[in-house]
Amino acid sequence: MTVSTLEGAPDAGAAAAKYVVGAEMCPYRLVLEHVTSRWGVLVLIQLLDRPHRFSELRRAIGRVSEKMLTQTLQTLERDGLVHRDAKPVIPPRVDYSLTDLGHEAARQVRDLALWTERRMADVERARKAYDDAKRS
Amino acid sequence: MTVSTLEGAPDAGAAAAKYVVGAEMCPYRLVLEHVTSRWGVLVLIQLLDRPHRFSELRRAIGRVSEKMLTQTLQTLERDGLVHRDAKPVIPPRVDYSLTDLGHEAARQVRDLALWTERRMADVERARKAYDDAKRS
DNA sequence: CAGCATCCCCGCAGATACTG
DNA sequence: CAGTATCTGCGGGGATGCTG
Repeated sequence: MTVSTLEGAPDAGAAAAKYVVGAEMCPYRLVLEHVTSRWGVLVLIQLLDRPHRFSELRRAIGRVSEKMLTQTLQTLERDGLVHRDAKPVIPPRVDYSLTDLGHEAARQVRDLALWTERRMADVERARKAYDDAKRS
Repeated sequence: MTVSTLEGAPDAGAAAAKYVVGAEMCPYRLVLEHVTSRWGVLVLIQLLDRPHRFSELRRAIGRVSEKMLTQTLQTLERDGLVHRDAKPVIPPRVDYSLTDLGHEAARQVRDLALWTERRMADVERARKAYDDAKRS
């Protein structure tokens, strides 16, 4: 994994290094923060299941405030990850779904979430070892 | 992607839904937050390249304070993702590297970062469309 | 029902100073 | 060099109230 090759090359390390170097708000980082944000993760994973109405999302996720859910959805919509379909009926009905782009992101985020779940036992073992070592 | 199947089944949706439902601090979420945290992401990606000393990491990442870097490294070490090798010399020398577990996490995080980079053009197009639609 | 506006608090992150 | 300890601010995020 060298740093010399340019982006477009099969070596992923180059782009990753470039990504790190430009840490002072390269746009990538911003999108990544949206995608990996506290509520962004949960929204994406939930929408991977099926489209949801606003209140459905709220219930499904659980402890999210209206404000943060709205904010998260707007950010993800603006980034082109989530599609908002507001139907002109009374009472209002708004459906949220993943765009193709959002679907790609959501799958990766879900995979990461599933990974943490699979590896949780290892993590807890490591924590115990760490804490025991400290206590001594 | 149903919610009925149990974990262990090939269907990933079940575990993902379970993950979302238990949003009030299931341990997975906590690990995921460590891994996807502002500096956690950058540390993992950087260490994927090669082991780094503390000050090397600091320079490589750029605008990170000592405090946050220390904090991030301690959290990742406690979770068993990063290995800390403190050599008993003067002046002190501490090398940080990825554990096997950390390597798995780092690769996924890097892939996500690379994805955001590849898809950046789409995101910016979406943003422009969104902003234009709003302005009207 | 979906979402905006406002107020407010506490906790994370930065800055600074000091130590082994 | 690789950290700790302490102070401070400011903004993320919750709670509440109101609108189309």
